[in-house]
Amino acid sequence: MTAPQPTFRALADPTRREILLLLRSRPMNLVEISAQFDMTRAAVKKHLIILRDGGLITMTPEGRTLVSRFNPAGLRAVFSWLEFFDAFWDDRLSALATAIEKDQDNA
Amino acid sequence: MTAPQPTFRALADPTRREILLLLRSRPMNLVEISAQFDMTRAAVKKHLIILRDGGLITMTPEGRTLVSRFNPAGLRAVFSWLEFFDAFWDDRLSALATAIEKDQDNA
DNA sequence: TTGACAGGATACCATTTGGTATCCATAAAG
DNA sequence: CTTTATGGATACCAAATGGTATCCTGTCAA
Repeated sequence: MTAPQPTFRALADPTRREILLLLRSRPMNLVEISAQFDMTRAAVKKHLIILRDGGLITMTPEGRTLVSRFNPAGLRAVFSWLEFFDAFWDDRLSALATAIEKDQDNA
Repeated sequence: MTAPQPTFRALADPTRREILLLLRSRPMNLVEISAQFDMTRAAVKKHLIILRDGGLITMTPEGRTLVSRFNPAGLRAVFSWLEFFDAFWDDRLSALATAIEKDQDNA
């Protein structure tokens, strides 16, 4: 059970959440990611490190570039923590619930 | 669609997450909550304000005390954001998914 | 009415955080 | 071999963050 703290911390910054959304579509290297933000590469790289520490991305060298990939398993820590609030989900207010129900229909 | 930033920010601190877990069981006032932490009441109150700004608790005066209540609807912002990652849930790795499926069986 | 208790307000402090600038290493490409 | 683009390393800065101490207000109970 990985401690959720680094993950929650990683998600707390809007730039980092945007980076995650970016990486949904495809893996990207530092230069590509930085091009999407009004910020130096050094700053973006700091964000990437925090995202990696939170288990939300992986960073692997490929050739001479360093490729960042979204790691869906990193969200497990968040899900596990949210599970503590099971008792409050009776009213099915969460949009996530409906999303998963839809996914089931498609199965 | 309330911006998720204040909610994610509120969840980023371990003390605040613990406060939320505390408030699952019952509403509590400032003194009761503070008794659970090695921290001044002033510090705890700051956390409560941030939790309220994130929509995760409500604070209502009752008699001479100020009662804090967990507000499950506040997690909606988090769920909505997590929905962006629908495409990565095919493997149903999330414990939350199974929890909600169980809830459906009970319906 | 006098405490005592719950909490608000303010000022202050150390550390973390998000960011910059600068310089350095390395790997391809020509 | 030299150039050029990717990214690592370090130092630094301003602002936000998490915390304290102190003092003030109001309400309830004796």
